[in-house]
Amino acid sequence: MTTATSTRELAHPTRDEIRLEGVLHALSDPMRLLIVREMAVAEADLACSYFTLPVTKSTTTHHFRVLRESGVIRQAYRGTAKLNGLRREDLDALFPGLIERVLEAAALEADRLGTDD
Amino acid sequence: MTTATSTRELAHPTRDEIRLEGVLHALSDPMRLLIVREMAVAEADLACSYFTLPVTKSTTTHHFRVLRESGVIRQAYRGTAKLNGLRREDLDALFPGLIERVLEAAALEADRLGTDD
DNA sequence: CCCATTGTACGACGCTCTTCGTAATTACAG
DNA sequence: CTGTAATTACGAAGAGCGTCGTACAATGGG
Repeated sequence: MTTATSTRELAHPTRDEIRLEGVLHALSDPMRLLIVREMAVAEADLACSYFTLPVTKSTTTHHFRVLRESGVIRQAYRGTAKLNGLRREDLDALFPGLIERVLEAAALEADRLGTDD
Repeated sequence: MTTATSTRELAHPTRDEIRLEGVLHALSDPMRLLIVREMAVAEADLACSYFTLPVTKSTTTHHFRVLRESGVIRQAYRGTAKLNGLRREDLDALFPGLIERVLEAAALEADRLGTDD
């Protein structure tokens, strides 16, 4: 691959291709759940560099890809940065209320365990 | 271990020990999601032998253990059988509405994909 | 043009997971 | 007591996952 792609486009699953098992698996990792929680609070697209995770950049990139390929988030380039946002509409259409409950459950658990951020 | 345990008791996590990540991971496996779905429909405790999964008994036992150790189900012996039931009260207390949404999402997806049962 | 910033690709390591087969355990029926 | 049915325990094979380090690609400012 000589990298002739000037499009800078990222492959996303269509709404029909999103699978519940994939979404649940994507959300079952602590780092990814943390990313999704921050993203949900932001209500706006955030760059990868916005997130300060206790892992390297390589690992962060990996987690963002898992989230994108499972259909949880959407990614788009903007200059040298890459903006990330939750695919709330698609997720709510496929799995009504699921993401909201997961986020709520995560917040409750963080509060319960005192391990928030 | 000479198996001196006559108690026939199974180790379950207490409500406080249940973790969201563990529950999501347990539910992210197709076989386990299938088990949970059947269990939710039944509204009563079911024996392992009730479930007809496309895997061997060993694997089935493994999945039941994952579900139990993550806090999703409760298991108790009754004679030579072992009854399984969802821990709805605990799960709803920790993660309100989560299980219901997951089950609803699974039903919707099965309907959408035509892969129900 | 050069360089700093941002993120990716690739390979690697160790760990976990799903699955299986076989041997063992428990409870009940005859 | 002997046998059968239900389930577990143990070990193993194979795949997948999370993490890292290093080298690379793309964008935008001096």
